[in-house]
Amino acid sequence: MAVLLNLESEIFKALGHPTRIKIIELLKEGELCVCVINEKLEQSQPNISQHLSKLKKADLVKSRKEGLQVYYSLKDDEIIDILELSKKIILKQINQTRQDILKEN
Amino acid sequence: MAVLLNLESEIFKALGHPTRIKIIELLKEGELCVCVINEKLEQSQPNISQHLSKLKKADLVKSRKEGLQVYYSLKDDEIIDILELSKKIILKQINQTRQDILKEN
DNA sequence: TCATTATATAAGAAATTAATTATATAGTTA
DNA sequence: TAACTATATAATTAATTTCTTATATAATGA
Repeated sequence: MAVLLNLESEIFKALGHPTRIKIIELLKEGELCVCVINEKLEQSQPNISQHLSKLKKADLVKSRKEGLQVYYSLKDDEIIDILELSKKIILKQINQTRQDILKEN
Repeated sequence: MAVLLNLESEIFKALGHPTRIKIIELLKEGELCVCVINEKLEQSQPNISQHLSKLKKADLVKSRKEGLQVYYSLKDDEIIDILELSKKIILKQINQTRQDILKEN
């Protein structure tokens, strides 16, 4: 169904930015205050905030407020599996390319 | 490393469009002639061609020419696992939302 | 109440992506 | 060789995304 397909592509769009992948990887170990995320990633505060908001819109993360701080966490750990699979695929791609180059010479 | 991270996000960008997801799902069963892909997806020929070219740039598909026809196939079946995982996540999301709505009433 | 801090939102410019239309290319067949 | 077919590429426009700068909001503490 088209709705599911669109939701699916929205997930991938949300993952389609290095900063957002980094954020998800930071959240792998558990929830983090925005202040910590800001510290670890070297980007402007509003930019991080906007990336967080995209991840939230795609329903990949959730947040809770505690005093002045906001804590983000993964909504579903399986998103990590997707990242790991993609890394696996990339490593294969790289090995393949390496072998292709070796064959050429 | 930043290079890997970028390759990773390139994969997700490539998956971040409904038409390209559909193409990959068509290729799940094996290689297909562009003419068949064009037939199954209701989009213009150049548009499909451009989507195919993006998938190829992301190294998710490969192609071979046979006479006038070009046949595309998946470069690595594991990409299917990524799609399936994402569907699983979406179904969870939907169920969760459904339950949240029920709780509200 | 005022100032401060953490985060979000808005507005705008630049870059990227998507779709369309027109055209090019490569292979085939008459 | 000329016409035809399948696919790709180019050029354009519209839409979307990204980043920056400026500003708003909400919670806290003096």
